[in-house]
Amino acid sequence: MSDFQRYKAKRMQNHSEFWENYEERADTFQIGMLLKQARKEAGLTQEQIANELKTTKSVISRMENHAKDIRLSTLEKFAKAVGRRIQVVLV
Amino acid sequence: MSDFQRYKAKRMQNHSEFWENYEERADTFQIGMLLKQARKEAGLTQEQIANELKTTKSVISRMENHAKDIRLSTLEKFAKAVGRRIQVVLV
DNA sequence: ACAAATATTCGCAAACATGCTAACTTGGCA
DNA sequence: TGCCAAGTTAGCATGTTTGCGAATATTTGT
Repeated sequence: MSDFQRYKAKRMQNHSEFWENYEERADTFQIGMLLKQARKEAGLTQEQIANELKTTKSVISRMENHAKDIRLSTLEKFAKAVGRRIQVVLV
Repeated sequence: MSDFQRYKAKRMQNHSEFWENYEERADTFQIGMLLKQARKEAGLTQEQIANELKTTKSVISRMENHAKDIRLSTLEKFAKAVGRRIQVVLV
């Protein structure tokens, strides 16, 4: 079972409405996954990132989960904290 | 002379302060250029895009020029209007 | 040089992400 | 089971983008 499937299954339990307009929010949603994955790969906890960005872990959690929308500067900050850079492309 | 050089030269005339912390804002800055270029390639005017997005041309102009910071959803809308899609990568 | 089309800028209102605290839940481990 | 670290969520304050109209500037074509 992939990480994604596991994640989806779990969400389904208590938040079936989460998937209602999933398609439309797919990109946005994936950003959160992207961030979480990048953080895990960097071997950091949300709190560590929070400290580095001089904020709190709740902020980081929201970025990874409920970031309906997010600012470019916010993305850049996060990327910096996990030792990466953001790159935006028009495909 | 490249588009960029032309652009820079023009900005320099009246807005030398524009380049003061250029380095820090480089990514942000390039986004605007990216959008404008994509629009040109699509052969559209700012007003046409504005109509499609049900907004006004001043909004579009600001995106291309003064977008210090911008929301992902805003980028997505613009991309859609020029027949493209946004892709965010963590490099 | 002129007119028309296109683009830029400004000031304001509204919508929205961000930041914080505090309470709650989950996960792993002894 | 029970503890502790890690993560999630809600509510509220705050700052900033977004959206708009109108005035101004620039570009393009003739």
